[in-house]
Amino acid sequence: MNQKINVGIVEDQLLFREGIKAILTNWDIFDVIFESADGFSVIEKLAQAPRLPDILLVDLSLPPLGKTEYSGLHLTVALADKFPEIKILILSVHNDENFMAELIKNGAHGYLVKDCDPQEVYQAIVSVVEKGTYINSRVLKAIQDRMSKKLKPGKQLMTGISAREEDVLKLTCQQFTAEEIAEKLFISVKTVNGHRNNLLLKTGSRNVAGLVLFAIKNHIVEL
Amino acid sequence: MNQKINVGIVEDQLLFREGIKAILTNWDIFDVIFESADGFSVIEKLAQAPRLPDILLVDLSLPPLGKTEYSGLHLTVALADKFPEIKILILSVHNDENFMAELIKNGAHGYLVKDCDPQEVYQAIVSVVEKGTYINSRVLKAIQDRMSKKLKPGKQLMTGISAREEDVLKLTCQQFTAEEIAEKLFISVKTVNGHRNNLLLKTGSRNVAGLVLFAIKNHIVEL
DNA sequence: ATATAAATAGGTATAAATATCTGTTTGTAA
DNA sequence: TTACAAACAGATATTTATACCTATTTATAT
Repeated sequence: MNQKINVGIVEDQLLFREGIKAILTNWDIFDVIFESADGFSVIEKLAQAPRLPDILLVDLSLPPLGKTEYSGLHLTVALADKFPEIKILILSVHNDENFMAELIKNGAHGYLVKDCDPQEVYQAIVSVVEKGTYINSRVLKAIQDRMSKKLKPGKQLMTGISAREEDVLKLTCQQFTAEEIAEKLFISVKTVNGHRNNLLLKTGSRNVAGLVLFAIKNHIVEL
Repeated sequence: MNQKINVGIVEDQLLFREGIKAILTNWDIFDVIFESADGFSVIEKLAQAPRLPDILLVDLSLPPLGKTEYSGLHLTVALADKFPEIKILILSVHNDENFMAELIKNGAHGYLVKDCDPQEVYQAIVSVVEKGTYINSRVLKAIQDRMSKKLKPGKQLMTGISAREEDVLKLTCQQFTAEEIAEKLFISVKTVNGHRNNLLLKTGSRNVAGLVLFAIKNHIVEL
């Protein structure tokens, strides 16, 4: 590796972003040439940037703008479309297995939990830039598990939740009753309850408490 | 300031801890001489440490050990008791106003949201060590608001939740029904519902979804 | 074109949560 | 020691959520 690696960081928490930057200066092969505190402006900023980063470290739980969600997953999808040459390394606080697989499927090149040590950050960036991916054993296992589950015929376990179900889930987390949700979505209360039942099945929850927990863990709603 | 400031860091996320350390090296007046990834061992480690830190940066949302909670607040109380000479600067992801006031009341000397810039970390540490406290305008306003609320007679708004209510809240977040909670706590279902109603009142929630959100925001349960 | 799987929409019956209540106990300030 | 506030325990009626169903539409793969 003779050339420096151009790194970009997309992370809303300023202190964490600065921390990553400070850590990366430990190795002089990294140049942090791009930064963003939100996902919305990244595509636009990249289009105007004099130099494109080789790799973007993207926080999974990016904040919404007003009512519009824009998580690391949204950004991943957009980047894979507009800037496929830029590698994407996801940073996340959780180690939610399903989410790992979802991200890799949608164009991310690697996944790091924020609990890892600096050495692993180094390895991950170098591995993604040189080999194209960085999959540690935990992520690999998660993907394999998910694959094997998909193969089983069974009922309808572990499927991603649908758009309509996500609507219901979000409103449920906002403390609306089924009746209120029905009004907002212009559907019958019975239908809302149907969606809720599917959500309980898919998320393995017993009641709304479980749904709220799931929604937070999976970045469907923010705190 | 002729002497270096001895800093300790209590933070479970290794990467964030390393990031803070790396940021602090920007100023040569800081020496990071103490680190811990959990709150439990801090008192013990400090007792054996050759040099005590002047100030401890403490993450508010420290992880529990098994079923035992030990947040930054617990640690703050313990430190104020055992090592009152060590200043405590709380680091938190949220800027929950009530929580700020609670921490300051219980012995913390300052409060920083993790969203601040490195310069503010510098200011906060220096201010705490030299002047004894670091209260930024947002925290100050939160405390004043809380004070003024306490003065009003009113009904029973904004009171801290009781031990029994916290029990019920935690179990509710774990998706147990009122009946199951009653069994676990050896009380009547009606009583559990009574506690739940008080929780709804105190937290300003409409249903369990709101309770779960409140519990997470206030570090009563962890994800 | 057609079989398959899953999303969507809906119905009915039961279980659970929530809104209002009444007491007793406990700690605390006047 | 008395008055007060709040935790704690409990009861009843009503609303809401959940379990268990069926039928239609939509997308996908064969």
